[in-house]
Order: sequence, then C-alpha cells, then structure tokens
Amino acid sequence: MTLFDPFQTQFDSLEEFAERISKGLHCPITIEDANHRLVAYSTHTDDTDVARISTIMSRRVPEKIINSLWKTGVIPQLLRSGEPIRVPDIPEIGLYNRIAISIWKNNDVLGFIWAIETNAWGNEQFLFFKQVAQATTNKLLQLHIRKHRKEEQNQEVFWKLLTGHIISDDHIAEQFQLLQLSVPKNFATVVFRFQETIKEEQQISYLLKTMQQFYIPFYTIDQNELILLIASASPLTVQTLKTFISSFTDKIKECFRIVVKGSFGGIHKQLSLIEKSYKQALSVLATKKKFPDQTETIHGYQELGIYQFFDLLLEQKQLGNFDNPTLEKLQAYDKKHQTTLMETFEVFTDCDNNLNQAAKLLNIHVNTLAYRLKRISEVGEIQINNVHEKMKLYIDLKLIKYGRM
Amino acid sequence: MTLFDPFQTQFDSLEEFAERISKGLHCPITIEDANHRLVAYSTHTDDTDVARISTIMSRRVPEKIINSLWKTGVIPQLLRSGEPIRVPDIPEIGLYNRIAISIWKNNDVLGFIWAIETNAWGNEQFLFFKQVAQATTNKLLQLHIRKHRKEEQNQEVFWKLLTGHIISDDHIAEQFQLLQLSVPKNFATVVFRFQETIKEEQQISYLLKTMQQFYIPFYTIDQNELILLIASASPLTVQTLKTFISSFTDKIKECFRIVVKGSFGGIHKQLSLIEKSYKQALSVLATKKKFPDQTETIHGYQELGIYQFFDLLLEQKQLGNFDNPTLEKLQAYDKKHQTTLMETFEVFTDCDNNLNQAAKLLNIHVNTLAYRLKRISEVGEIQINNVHEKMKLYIDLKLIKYGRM
DNA sequence: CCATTGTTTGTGGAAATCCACAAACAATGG
DNA sequence: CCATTGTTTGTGGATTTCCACAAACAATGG
Repeated sequence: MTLFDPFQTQFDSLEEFAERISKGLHCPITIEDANHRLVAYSTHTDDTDVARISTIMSRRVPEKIINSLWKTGVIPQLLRSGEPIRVPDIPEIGLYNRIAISIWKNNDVLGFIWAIETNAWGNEQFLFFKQVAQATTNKLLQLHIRKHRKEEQNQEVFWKLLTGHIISDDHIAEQFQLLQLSVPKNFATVVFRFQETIKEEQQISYLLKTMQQFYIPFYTIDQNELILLIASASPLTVQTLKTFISSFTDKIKECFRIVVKGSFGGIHKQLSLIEKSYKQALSVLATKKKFPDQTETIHGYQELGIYQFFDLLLEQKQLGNFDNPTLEKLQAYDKKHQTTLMETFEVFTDCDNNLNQAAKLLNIHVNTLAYRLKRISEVGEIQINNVHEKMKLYIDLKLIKYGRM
Repeated sequence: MTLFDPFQTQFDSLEEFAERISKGLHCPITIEDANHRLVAYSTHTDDTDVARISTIMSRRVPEKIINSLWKTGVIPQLLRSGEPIRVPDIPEIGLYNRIAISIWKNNDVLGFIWAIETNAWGNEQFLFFKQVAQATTNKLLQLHIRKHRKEEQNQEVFWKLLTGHIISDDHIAEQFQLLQLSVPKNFATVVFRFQETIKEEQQISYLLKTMQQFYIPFYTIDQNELILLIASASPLTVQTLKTFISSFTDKIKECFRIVVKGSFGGIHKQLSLIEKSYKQALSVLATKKKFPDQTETIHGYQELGIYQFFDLLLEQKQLGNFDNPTLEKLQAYDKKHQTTLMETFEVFTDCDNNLNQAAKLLNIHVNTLAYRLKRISEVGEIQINNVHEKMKLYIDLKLIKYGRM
C-alpha cells in the first residue's frame, strides 16, 4: 500500500495538517511545541488513551506525564536526535504505545509529533513520519517567530511594571489585554537568584512552561536573577508560593546542579503594586544573605517579620538614636567573663522561648539555660517578662549583626 | 541667774553664734535651714543623742527623722507658728527630749533651731530662745539670698543643658564646678508631669531636698513639668530610679492629693547626653499617655522597649512602606465574624505567651485561647512559631493603636 | 591558703502546657 | 429544613516548665 502524500497540497492550518497525517498513518496524531503545549491534533477518535485526552483537554501535556517522560529518558532522547522513537506503555499515567519524533530547525527543537501506534508500524511508516516532521518545521517556525516577537513585547512591558513605569491600575490591565494575557486577580513577584549569570535560559523557560502550578503571565532574566510574575484567579497563599519556590529550586538543582535562592514579595490584587512586590522580593534575598541561618526557610516578604524594619532601624541606630544599655551591659559581661549571655538570649528567643529546643541548640542543660536567663535579666537590668524590652533587645542584637555586614 | 545676752556683741559666723547660745542655755544647739540642712551647731559635747550626731555627720537631718517629725506633727506645728515647742522622746529614731523653734521672715520659715533639753527649761529659757530665733533671722536671710541667687544661676545652666546648648563634656563639667556642684559620674533626667501648672513649688523644693536618696544637682519647673537631674557616684540602676519615682509620686499624692506621672530617660555618664536623656524622659511620658494600660509600670526609657521605635515606624507606615497582610486578614475576619482575634493575639503576646495569664485577662477558657491562636495562624497565614512574624504582627497591631491618637 | 561568687548539672514535685477528642451550641448557606 | 462550619468549654494523659535545693567545680580576690 502506498501512503498518502500530504505534501502535495497546501494546508491552511496545522489542524488540517494533523488530520491528514492521521488519515495517512491510521492513528491519532498530536503536535506539540517545544514546551509541550498543544499545537494541533487529529480528530481520530478510536484508540485514544487517557494521556492524550488530558493533553488535549488542557491544551498542554500534563506535568505528571512530562516528568515521567523525562525520567524514562524519552524526552532526552527526542532532544538528542530527530529520529522517531517508540515509547513503551506507561500505564501509571495512562499512556500507551506510541511513536514520537522531534521537529528540528538547525540545532533547536521546535516541537514534537506523537502518534499512537494502533497498528504495528513498519519501515515505511517510520520513513513517512520523518518526512512529516520535516514538513512541519516551517509551519512551527512561523508560530515560533510570532511567539518570540510577542515575548519580546512581554519583556518590555514586564520591565515597565517592575520599575513602576506604568502607574495606573487601568493602564496596566490594558497592557495585559493588549498582550492577550488574562488580567491577574492575585499576584506576587518571585525572584530566583543564581550564583552566576544565567545561561540556561532555554531550559528554564522550558521548566517554567511545563510547571503548571501557576499562571505566569511574565518572566524575565536579568543577569543572575530570574524574575517571575505569578498570578492566580483564586487567592494566593504564602504556603503555595513557598512550595512553588521549593519545588523550582529543587528542580534547578536536579537539572543543572546549581543552588539558587528564591523569594517572593507581597501578594497583592492591585496591579500597580507589582513594583513594590518586586522590591520586597529583592529585600528578602538581601536579608537571606545577611542572616543565612535564621532565614533558611523564609521565602516570602511577610515571613521576614521584623527584618522588614532593619534597614530603617539600622540607619537610625547609626545616627545614635537608639542605644541599648542592656545590650551594652551584656556585651561587656560576656567579654569580661568569657560567657555567652547574648548568644543564649538570641537562640532562646529564636526558639520562641522554648527552653528545651534552645538548650539543645546551645548544647547545654535546660537548667543552665534557665540560670543564664535569670542572669541576663540581672546583668542586663531587663525584666524578663516584659515583652517590649525583650523584643527591643532581640532586635538590637540582630541589628548589630546586620550592621556588621 | 541671768542669761548671757548674745546680742551685745557682733558675730562673724553662725557657728560662733550657736556656740554662744549653747553656753547661755547649757545645752547643745543645732541650727537648720528650711530644708533641714545643717547651718550651724554648737560643740557642746555632753548629752548629745543619736539623732543629733547623725544630723551633724551628714550635714542634714536624716530623712527617717524628718518623716517621723512630720508624722508626729512637730514640723507642721513649727511651720504654723514661731513659738518654741517641746518635742517628746522618739526613741525609735534616737531622738530625745528637745525644744524646737522656727525662724521667720515675714510669712516664710527660714529655718529651725533645736536645743536638747538637758535641764528642765523655765519661762526664762523659753523667752530667751524666742529672742535667739528672732536674732537668727538676719543671718539666715543672707544665707537664703545667697542661695537664691545661686539657684537662679543653676536654673539657667540647667536649661542650657536640657536644650543642648552646652555641647562639650568638659564645658559642662566646668559649669558644674563653677556652681560648686560636684560633677556627676552617673546621671539620668527625671520628669514628673502634673495635671495642672505646678503651684506647689516651695513644697516640692522642700520635698526634693529632704528626700535624700539621690544627689540632685539641678531641678526646675516648667509649667506642669518638674524636671530633675539625678546623679550618683555609683552606677544608677533602673530599679532604684523606679523606686524613687514611685516614692516621689506617692508622696505628692499624699501631700497634695495630686496624681503625677514620672519618667526617666537614659542613664548615662557622658554629660553631653543630658539633653538626650531629657527628651527620652518626655518620650516615655508621651508613650504612657498613648498606652496607659500597657505602660502603667513603665517609667524608664529602657523599659519602653519597642515603643522606642514607634514614632519612626509610624511615619514609615503612613508612607505606606510597611503593610501587613496578616493584620489586614485578621481585621477583616474580626469584622466579618464579630470575633476578637486581634485582641486575643495582642493580650497573649502582652502576657509573654503565657496561656493561663492571657486566658484570665480575656475571660475565656484556656482551650478557647489555644483554639483562637491556631485560628489566628490559619486566618492570618502566620507561622505561630516564627518569632519574626509574630513580633512584626504585634508591632503593627500596636502601631495601629498608636497611629489613631 | 580560704571564702566567696559564679557556673553547670542534677533531682523531684507542683504547676502549666500540649494534644486529641468530644459535647454543645451558634451561624451560615443551600 | 438540614448539613456544614465555627466557636466555646470540657476531660484526661503525656510532656514540659517552673522552682527550690544541692553537689561539683572554676575563678576570683584577699
């Protein structure tokens, strides 16, 4: 039997193209772009598995499936060569026997074509499939360029937002609509700081587009910083953003063996607060740098708590506006008697006044800790049950450290 | 027997005068000014009791004795009339039988003369004693005027110090020496705020001079404020200053039935910090006015703790630099559900995280409190074990109250 | 050298906290 | 109306904290 030659006629759309291939191969066809977004699919109804259905329904390949395809080495292989490969059953994700091929332009992969192998393919089919992939290149390329152009526009708008160049909420919403992006109801700015200038732009872009937890209308890369706008129709919570950051940094670590630090600023509804949220995210990273130990699990600006004040307070402290006699006395005592009252107080407060936990951290007996605390109140002339004084001492203590850096 | 007439000859000093009276009456004589400072005393050695010895040794009547003489009505009586009175034994304070008289100039008492009644006095002696008192007036008056002039100088210098017009420590020390005041090693500025303009200047001056706990090189009255410089050679502690303020306010309440609020600024060694200490004392009073409940037992600037920051933070808050989503969420929740999560958190933190105490204050069951706290962490998206966030929330909460006033 | 003070660790019992679970009731939205 | 959710109060038992007291040892100053 001779295969139908799809290249003889003109095609208006990729949909039509997919349909023709499907008819030629007698099996369902799906075309994706490089980020596993659905580009086109055939309407071949028989023999369609769960994986394909969910891909089509959500107009992208579900993350679970992408992960699985990475783990089983399918995607890596597709990214290495343009040869069609046979993908075995992965019943856990509802994916059955299929053939996949990547679409190339020079050294870049533009997308993928998937065919469910309903009837066993021979050499003929494989050859045809390769030709199909080559023929798809141009179509996809146009799509790619259009997208690329759009992304450049996005970049420009995003930077305007980050630097506060568009002030009114309405104007910002307008920009979103012009770029055909839905206006976010709730958003937060997320920043990932890499140790070096980011070179893995392609892969990161790929990662972001395949992690489908959030709607990310904008993202950009600035030197060693990856900046995202994360949006959601439902209220964003600190917790979800934290897990997003953890999972992203984990993934980066896994893929590139690079340690990155992530943070997010305020969660807002007002679009004009994007700049503020961005600055807050940067502020978190700065604080994390100064207090690596205390802020290890902190990612959100909210979580910074009193550290939010520190720049301001430090400034005043350096003007001599806030001295702390208690602190001075404790410091003098520590120095004279080779004790560690200050550290004791710090750790104790860090542990939220939990004796056991603090004692463990300090490697001392609980009673020793209690004794020291009593001593601190005597030496420092501080009422240990007065919250205000304790907070002040704690803040001043941290400020000293903060100021040193 | 005729008494020796002391008025026949001239006297260079009050000491000599006292000596003559002593010889005339055959008993020890002590002359004090209106503030019970020793002015002169005879060297008559026999029959001198403990009270007299300690008065002479410290060059003033000990406070314990003054208190006792007030309580037994001796001093009030002396302040009412110029008649000599017989003071019965008060063994508890080592004071034995004596005769006392006040020295008058117009309607003011300039001082007192004390005679220990070693041999029973008759009319003759009493008459002579009255003449002696009258003769003392002029001598004491000169002393009084000299003192008064000196006090006016003091006032001027003190205000210069309070307003920071003398900058260098050396210059300030020089001023102290010029006024024949010993240079304080440790000092603090204390301010008492009366409800109305202070009219009881004389009595307050008397009180201050008779309360001998501290060296008070300067004091002044400004409208309804009494400002003191309290000094000591040994290090001043917060505790001693607190008890001073309490005892002074108690005394004012007792004497004039007036409620006054007292405060003190920073305790320093550097004299150029007098202005700062003064401002801090005023700052304490301002804060006490805004948070009467929380700051009831607070008198020192140190004790203000985080309230020290409040003016600064409020300013920033009004600039919109510090929002607190947690607070907003809790406020919204409280309003919607008629709950009191914010107050709960505030009281709980005020109680230094003590569940029982806070529950009692809130009139709720301990478990209810625990439940609410869990709720607060859910609703406010706050990690209840994160000290920084809790402090921030607490501060923001107080700032709202602060800002309202 | 001794006496004093400061520091760490231990013991043991009273008090407080934590936690899970349950009953009772109010408020809410369908 | 019911079902659900939120709120308050209660019970009971494991764990932790609080407190007073004591033993051991180091550092200090006379």
